[in-house]
Amino acid sequence: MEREKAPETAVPIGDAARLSGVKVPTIRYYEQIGLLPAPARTEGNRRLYAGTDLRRLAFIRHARELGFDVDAIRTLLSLQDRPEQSCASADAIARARLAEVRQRMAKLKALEDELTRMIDECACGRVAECRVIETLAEPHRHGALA
Amino acid sequence: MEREKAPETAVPIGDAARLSGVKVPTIRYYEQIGLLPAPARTEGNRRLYAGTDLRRLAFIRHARELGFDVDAIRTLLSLQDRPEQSCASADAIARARLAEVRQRMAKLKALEDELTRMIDECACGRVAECRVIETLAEPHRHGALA
DNA sequence: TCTTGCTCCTCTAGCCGCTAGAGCATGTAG
DNA sequence: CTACATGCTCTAGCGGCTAGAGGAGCAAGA
Repeated sequence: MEREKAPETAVPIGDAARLSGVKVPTIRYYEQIGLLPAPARTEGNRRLYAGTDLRRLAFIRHARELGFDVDAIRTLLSLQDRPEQSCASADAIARARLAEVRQRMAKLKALEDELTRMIDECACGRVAECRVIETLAEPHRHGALA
Repeated sequence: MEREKAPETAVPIGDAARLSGVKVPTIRYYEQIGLLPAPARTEGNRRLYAGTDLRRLAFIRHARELGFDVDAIRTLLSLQDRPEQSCASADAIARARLAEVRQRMAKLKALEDELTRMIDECACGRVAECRVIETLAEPHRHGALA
């Protein structure tokens, strides 16, 4: 019984890319930096991705979408690999990330306000009266924070 | 000698950095990429920044803070240099940036929600039950773009 | 069989906006 | 005069990919 060719067994990198939503060169890059283990190869030296690889790839992609950096993902993956442990680290990483996200949002809100003001106040005549340019040219305090 | 630092003359790069809030190497970098004109030099080959340079630097810094990329700043600066022209381009650049900012905010909001959910639902026991890890591992649709 | 045309391989270099460091010259205070 | 800060140029590195060269493998059609 040759059941070795089940449909979901292993796929080449192009399919892995389509299935996971991670681009082909990016998959190879993840392998290079050790985020994804080197998969099996065919006789012709092509990468063959199994289900576990694809799941890991999806995990990475999702985490990247949420803005986790590679280092954080490395930690999360290592946690995932040892399900006995406490998930306090994962929680901490997520919390740190949430704090970052909130900070970034606050900043963007300030930006939005300023941009809106710039645009609204711009009579859109000559540059000489342009609020957009003018606002940017205004001296800004910077002493403490960058 | 109490040679007064005449305020309206020209300052070396370190002072320019302190006054503008742009770091020394960054100032040199801006010169290198042609964002800031090469300033006058002393006999000893040191850069001397005059008021116009400092104002330009402040402009650049403010624009960078608002997230404009170097190309956009180049355009804004060239507009600033010709105050007769219509400021429609500046307006367009600012509007494009505003759209970007809003998009980014929406994304971050979604992120915040997901992170909040992840954290809230995590009982913080073993990894096996950790929502943080679990959520990241969930298959995500991506085919049509999220 | 050959050929077309896709996928895949490795390798190197480039992107942005800086930042860090080496190795040397200059300026200034004590 | 000596220390030490500040300046100079130059090169290389960061993260997280992305692009391209130059070649090999492989399935299907003529």
